[in-house]
Amino acid sequence: MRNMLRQYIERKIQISDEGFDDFFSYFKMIELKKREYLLEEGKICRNYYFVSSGLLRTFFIDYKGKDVITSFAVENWWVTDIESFILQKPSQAAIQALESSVLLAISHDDLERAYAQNPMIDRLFRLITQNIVIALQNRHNFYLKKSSAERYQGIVKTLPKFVQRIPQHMLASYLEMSPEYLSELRKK
Amino acid sequence: MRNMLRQYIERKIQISDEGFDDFFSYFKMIELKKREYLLEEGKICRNYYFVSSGLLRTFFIDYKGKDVITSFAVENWWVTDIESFILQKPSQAAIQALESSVLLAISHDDLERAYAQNPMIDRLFRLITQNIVIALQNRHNFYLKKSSAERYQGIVKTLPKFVQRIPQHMLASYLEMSPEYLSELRKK
DNA sequence: GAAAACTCTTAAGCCATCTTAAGAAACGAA
DNA sequence: TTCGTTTCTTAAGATGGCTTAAGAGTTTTC
Repeated sequence: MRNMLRQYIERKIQISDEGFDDFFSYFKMIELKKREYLLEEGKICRNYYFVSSGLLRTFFIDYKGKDVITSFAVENWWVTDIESFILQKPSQAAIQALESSVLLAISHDDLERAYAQNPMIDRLFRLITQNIVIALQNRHNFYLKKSSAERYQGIVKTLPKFVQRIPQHMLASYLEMSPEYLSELRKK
Repeated sequence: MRNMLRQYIERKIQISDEGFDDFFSYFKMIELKKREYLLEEGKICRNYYFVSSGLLRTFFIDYKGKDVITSFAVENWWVTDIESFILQKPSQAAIQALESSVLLAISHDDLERAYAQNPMIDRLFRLITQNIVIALQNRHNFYLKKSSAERYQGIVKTLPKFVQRIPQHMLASYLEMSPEYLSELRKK
């Protein structure tokens, strides 16, 4: 678990044993059971989380009372409500474990301390955040360019293992279509 | 122009006169006439641009041959194709001036040099990139939650000056609807 | 191991938004 | 000032994807 984070970081920046130890000392381990909430809508997201194992979803409730899933997080990804975390204001979204999960959490204040202590942590989070922007933009462009059928085929082709781990109606929500319509598309 | 960038930066990080001079020395001024392209689809985006004055749009062509505008940039914003810039790979999008514009450009290599020279530049771009993520997510959530009519009303209310500067069919593209439909909505 | 709670499918009817087309108005270049 | 180009509007017809509803599987819970 410690090593997973270490290896993750070393793919992004150079860090000494000591530098890593200092950084790692800020993290706390969190275990979630299936269906447990990491963050509820309206609460402030206090931590940035590294997913060591498991699967989570970020979603909000739209004006009709339906879930809209905006992202999933699996092993080796980070999860947080970025706006809520950065500005320490109430979140619009909720985060829930879909499988029992193990996370490493660093608080907002501790992350600020880490930035102050070691400039390479600034770089690490610059790189992570850049990757988030690229992923968000690619997703947005893909959705604009493709029909529903192509969105479904696209995700099945690029992330087949991932598709198997989540219920079909959640995939529909993520793909921005109704579960009934996804079911119909699958027939073909 | 130099001062605009200075003031922008000072709102994000602390920087000395010397630190700013070093950083500023990497920038080149670029002037664009109305309709001129800053980046064409398929080319590599070589620079990160700070908009000193003017207005630009980022867009791509979808499978039906229609423009889809993904963002606008005005004074005091940054503009680039982030994926193309970071990975130095061909861009999927184009960037075009909608008004004659003045930009400050820093190349990929020079920005890497600036990161190496001064860790505060890492922090600056971490903060800029975080803001981009927040803006992208807010936009995405807003679009998911609202009908076409509400999207139009929302942008008119929050960015009235901005709406006046762009042709209506481009606003329609940005709002992800046809210009005819937007025209119909405006009647009400 | 039965009841309750999810999950997936099927099908009919509906509606928000698009497409196509064509004319009017505004703008821009020479 | 005029001609061509761009922009905006209007309206009719088409459609992708949604809603509703109901039933059949499948898990979970006690």
